[in-house]
Amino acid sequence: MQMQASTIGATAQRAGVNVETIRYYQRIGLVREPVRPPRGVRRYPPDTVKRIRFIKRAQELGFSLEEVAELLRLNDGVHCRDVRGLAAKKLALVEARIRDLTLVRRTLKQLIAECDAGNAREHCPIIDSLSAAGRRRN
Amino acid sequence: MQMQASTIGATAQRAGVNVETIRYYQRIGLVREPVRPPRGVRRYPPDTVKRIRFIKRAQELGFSLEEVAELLRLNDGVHCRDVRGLAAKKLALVEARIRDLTLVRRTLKQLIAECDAGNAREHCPIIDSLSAAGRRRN
DNA sequence: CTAAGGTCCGTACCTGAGTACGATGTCAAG
DNA sequence: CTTGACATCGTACTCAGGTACGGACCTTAG
Repeated sequence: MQMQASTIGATAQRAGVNVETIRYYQRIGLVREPVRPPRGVRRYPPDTVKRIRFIKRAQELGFSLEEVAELLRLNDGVHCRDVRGLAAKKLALVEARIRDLTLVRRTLKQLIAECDAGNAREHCPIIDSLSAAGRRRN
Repeated sequence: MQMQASTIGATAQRAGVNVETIRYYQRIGLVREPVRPPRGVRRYPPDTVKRIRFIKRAQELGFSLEEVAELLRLNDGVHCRDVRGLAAKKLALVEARIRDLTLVRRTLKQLIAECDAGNAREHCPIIDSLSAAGRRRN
């Protein structure tokens, strides 16, 4: 027998969020609101927890809830066709972010290395490397 | 001869932001507010533009203004000593983000490949790969 | 059956990151 | 010296992403 559907409180706790957050996600359509039985409280299926954890993770990676909604549409993908383009767009976005962060990483590493070498300089190249690089794209 | 210090409007334009944004950055201490001469308007030195562009770039990479302020402190680094730890912390953060995004990238690529192969599946693994991975860290 | 604790719902509030506005002051071209 | 564009300032508003609150309703342990 599977794990039982649980109340909003238990679900929130297992997902590591506030009850109010689930209510908010329902309001904006990120999480389905189970029907409320005539004289009772709503019960949430177990994968609600997974869905919410996904949302939180994706946010940490810098996706807005708007974008997360798109990712979720991929997942709920009834229309794999329509959705391929979306995946590709998202992929480009992710790759760009990776490239940028890789640059930042290099800069930070250099900075630390120089600090370690006692080669304390007045001015670290972090701004220059980004404010210049940033002239392209976007 | 160097580029002259310019008004807030020109500076904003060259940095690609709104005048109000500069005023806001001043309010929160991200950009220095030049003294206003007794009966005149403020003049901004040319590197204000660079600083603002850096801020915008860093934001795109997912740093909050709070974090950007720290990065800028690195750059303005009078105290290279104190600041090494900060750089290391930031580096760890950046590396984690890169790892995560790399995972997302792989998932998206798979998804696209399967879509292309006509191997349209009901359910793409994107949620599973993240909601599970997310149990660690954070 | 009753009290404690959870759920429901609406509405209000909060923070971060700006944007908009209106009154006044300043500057520069004609 | 005036007119139009820009600057200054304070305050208010916006939007995303929640959080908090209060009263009514439900559930369950004792």
